[in-house]
Amino acid sequence: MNKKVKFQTPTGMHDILPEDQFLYEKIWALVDDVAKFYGFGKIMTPIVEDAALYERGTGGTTDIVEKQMYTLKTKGDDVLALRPEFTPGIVRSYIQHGMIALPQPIKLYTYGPLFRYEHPQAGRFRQFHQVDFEVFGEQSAALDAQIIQIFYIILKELKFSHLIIEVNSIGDNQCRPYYKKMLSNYLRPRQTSLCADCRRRFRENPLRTLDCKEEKCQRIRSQAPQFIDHLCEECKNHFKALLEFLDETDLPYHLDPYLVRGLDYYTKTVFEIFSEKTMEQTKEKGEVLQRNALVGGGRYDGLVRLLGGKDVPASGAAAGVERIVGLLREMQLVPKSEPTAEIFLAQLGDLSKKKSLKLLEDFRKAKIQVAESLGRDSLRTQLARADKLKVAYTLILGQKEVLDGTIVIRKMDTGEQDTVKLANVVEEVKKRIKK
RNA sequence: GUGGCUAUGGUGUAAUGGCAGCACAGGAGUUUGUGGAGCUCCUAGAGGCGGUCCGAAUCCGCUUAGCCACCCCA
Repeated sequence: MNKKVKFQTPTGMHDILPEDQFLYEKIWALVDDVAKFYGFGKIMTPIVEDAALYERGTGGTTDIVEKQMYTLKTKGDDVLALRPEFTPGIVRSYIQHGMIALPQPIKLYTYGPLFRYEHPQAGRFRQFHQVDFEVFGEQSAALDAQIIQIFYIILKELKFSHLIIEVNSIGDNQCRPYYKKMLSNYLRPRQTSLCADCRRRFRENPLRTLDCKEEKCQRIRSQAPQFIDHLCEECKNHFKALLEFLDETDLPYHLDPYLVRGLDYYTKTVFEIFSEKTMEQTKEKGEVLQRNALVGGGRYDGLVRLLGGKDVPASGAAAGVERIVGLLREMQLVPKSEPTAEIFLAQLGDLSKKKSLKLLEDFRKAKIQVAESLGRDSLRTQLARADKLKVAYTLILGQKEVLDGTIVIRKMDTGEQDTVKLANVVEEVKKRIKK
C-alpha cells in the first residue's frame, strides 16, 4: 500500500459492502412489494436538481437549504444541488410531466441516496438513503393515514416491535399565522426564561420552541396555547378525520401537540414514527430522549403551487434506511445472510477444470447455486473452502472421474459419498437437496 | 458551525519513553485424491506533518478521519 496517500470514503459517507447488501436488498424488495400492492408507481428522479428548486421548495430558512446543501456549478453556469430530500424533485416531476392531467390521485414512490452536508453522528450521514412515498391530488386525510400505514407496515415486516407514531396538525395558511402570533404573544414576556436556542428560535420560527428538550422550555410550553385548540375549521376537521382513520386501522399512534417539523412546506398533518426501543435505550444511558425518527412526513398542500404548478394537495413521507438498518442491527433483528451456495464443485487436474466450466453452467440453468475454487488445485484446500461455505454437498471431479464419465457427490455432514454418472449429476443433486 | 472522546496488521487488541506482541481472519504445508481439531511456517501494522529526546506507538503542536453530543434532521 502507498504510504503517502490513503484514500478513504469522504466524511460521513460509507461503502455498503457485499456482505451488507442483502439487508438493503431486502428493504428495497419489501418496499417494492408494498408499494405495488397499494398502487404506487416507482419514480426515479435525478440525483441533482436545480438548486433553486430546493431553495424555494424545501424553504430558504431551513437548515437543509441554509447550510446542508451540496451545490455545484456546471460548465454552463447552472447551479445544481445534490438532492437533500426527495419531495421537491418529485413535485417538479409531477408538474413537468403534466401529471395533473392524469386521473388523480397520483401515487409515487422512490428510494435512493440523498446528501446533506452536516456533521456525522449516530444515524446521521452526509450520504444516506431514504424510502419515500408521495400522493398528489387528494386532500382527504385518508391518504395521510394510508401513508402512515404503509410505513408502519414496512417497519412491521422488518420485525420492529415497539413502534410509536407521533401525529400532530400544524394548520395551514389560514390558521397558522394566527396561532404563531398567539404563541409569540405568549412567549414574548417569557423570553428571558427560555434557553439560548429557544430565544433564537423565538425570533426565527417560534413554532420550533415547542419541541425543545430543555426542561425550562418544556415548563413554559406546557402553559402555552396549543395549536390543536386553535386550528381553523377545515384543519380541525381534517385532523379529526385523520385520527378516525388511524383508529380504524389500529395503528398505535400518539397525539403529540408539540410535534412540529423543520421543513417549511408542511400543512395540516405532520407525523413521525419512532421505535420505542431507541427511546428506552437512550433513557437508560441517562441522556436526553433521543428523537431519531425512523420515518417523518406530512401533508404539503401548498408546495405544488409554490413550485409553479396548479393548486394540488399532496401528502408524503420518507424513512431513513441507515437508521432502520442501524436499529435492526442494534436489536439483533438482522437475519443471517443466506448461504451463498448449496453445493461446491471441487476439481482435480486440468481436464477436470475444463469440464468444470461447462458443468457450472448446467447448474446455473438448473438454478442451483454452486461455489467453486477453480484457482486452487489441492483437494484438501478445496474441501476446506467447501466446509467454510457450509454447503451441504461437494461434487468431486477428479482425473479418474473425468475419464469414467462420473462424478463423486459427497455429503458434507456425514462424509458419505456416491459416484454418479456425470451426465446425470444435475438431476442427482436436485434429488438430494430437495430432501 | 460548536464541544467531548478516540486513532497500532484486514478485524479485535497488548505494551506508561528502550527490540511493536497476541488472537482471529487470510495464505502455504502437515508425504502426493478428501473438510471441520491439532501442529509448522508465511503475509500484513503506528492516519498525516512537524517538535522534544541518545531514543517516541507512548510526551507536545498542528492536521485529517472516526465516534458521540449540541444545532437540525431520516
